[in-house]
Amino acid sequence: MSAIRLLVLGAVRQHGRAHGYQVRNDLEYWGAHEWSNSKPGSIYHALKQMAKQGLLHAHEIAPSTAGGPPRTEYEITEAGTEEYLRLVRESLTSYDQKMDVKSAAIGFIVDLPRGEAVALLKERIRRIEEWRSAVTEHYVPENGPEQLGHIGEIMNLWLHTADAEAEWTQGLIARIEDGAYTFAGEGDPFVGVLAEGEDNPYATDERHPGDAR
Amino acid sequence: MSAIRLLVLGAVRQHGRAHGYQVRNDLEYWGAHEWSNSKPGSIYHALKQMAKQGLLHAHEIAPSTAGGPPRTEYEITEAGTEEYLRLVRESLTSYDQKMDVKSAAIGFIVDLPRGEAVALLKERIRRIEEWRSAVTEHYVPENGPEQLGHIGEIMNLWLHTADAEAEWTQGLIARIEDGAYTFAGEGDPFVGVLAEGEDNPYATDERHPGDAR
DNA sequence: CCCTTACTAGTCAAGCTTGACTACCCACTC
DNA sequence: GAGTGGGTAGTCAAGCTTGACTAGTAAGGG
Repeated sequence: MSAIRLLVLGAVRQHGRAHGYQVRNDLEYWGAHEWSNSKPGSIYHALKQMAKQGLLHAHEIAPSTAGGPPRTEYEITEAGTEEYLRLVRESLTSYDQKMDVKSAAIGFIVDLPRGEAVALLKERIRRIEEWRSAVTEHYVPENGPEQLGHIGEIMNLWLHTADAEAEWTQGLIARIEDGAYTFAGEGDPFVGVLAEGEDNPYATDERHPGDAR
Repeated sequence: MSAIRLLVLGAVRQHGRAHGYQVRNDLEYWGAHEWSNSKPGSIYHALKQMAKQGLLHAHEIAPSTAGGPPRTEYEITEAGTEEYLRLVRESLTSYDQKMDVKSAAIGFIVDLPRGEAVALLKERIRRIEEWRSAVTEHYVPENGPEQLGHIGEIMNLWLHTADAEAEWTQGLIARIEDGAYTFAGEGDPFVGVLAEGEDNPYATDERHPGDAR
């Protein structure tokens, strides 16, 4: 599963009501174009698809307020909110994961209650360790790992990566338990979207004028 | 770019001549179904596409030797070999990379001369560090990273991951410089494919009988 | 000798991703 | 007042990925 659905659902949800171009700008604001497949085409496709599936509700809207063609605005439905929370939870726990899904989930972690976030992260560590021992047991031949030749380096890489990730997760759990950040039900949520007309402070030099890169 | 082309080219090349099902079994032997998108459909699609592009040469072949429908055998062309080496080099150096591309490249690293392998890995480290400082400079707001709220944890994750990877790469360079493994032009290459009829020692419990999982 | 099971070797449609392209309007210059 | 540069908002075709499905043969059991 890719991160695009989670990102788009999350963006629409934080806006309340948003059109595609707005979502696109949010994702850029979050830096998502650097670490996930959030090209315009994917975003618009995801919006349409999720509207068809009832996760979003599409309003047909008259011409743009700021020049350009008319736009479609979307609102998240109840089913969409459920799916959103399901995706956040799943992405936080399940290991195997691509960076993009993980990153997106961290971005939305504060939509869960603090206790649940910690529990999910602990579950993630448990799964990493489970995976780790499965791999070492299953993939190390009897005559020692040397028998695999340089192929053994791939396993080495996996294990190294898994360990680094477990370590980072551990750190995050500690910070959250120490009271960092504002979670669901703890007051004003952190707002991570651009208001209409606001400029992206992290603007990459490449804006998207006609998108000819 | 996904890893599938590199994996398929590499598999065909190591066989000399191979049909799709054989490639599919090799990738499973390498464990690639666990860490890359090497589903049957992707493999057959990649074979056809690369044949169309002249990277592979397709022989139409009579019925199977072991029951089942007729099969098409492929051989790598000169253009294919060039593309293969280009992909190995690019995948070893370029950072940003998904795990699957990286893993595939490690699997084929011994097709390069030892000196070049080391040089490419050093270039990889240089790029990781370059990326690292670009990110820290660009994405840390003036008023300190706290201003980002929990979003800062995403950056934290990236940096942690990058550091872990640089460290692992460093270790690999050391092992290679110490004479580990057999590289191009150093004698019998390590063979990582299954001969016809040979059984996969790392067989996952799930074989693929009709593929209905 | 028939029938089930299992393996061989793939195809296919639906969905997803990508890069290039379009169309519109505004602000500005010349 | 005509042209042009750039931002707004999105479409589209080509390619890629996925999961389900097909079809053929061989081996073994009853």
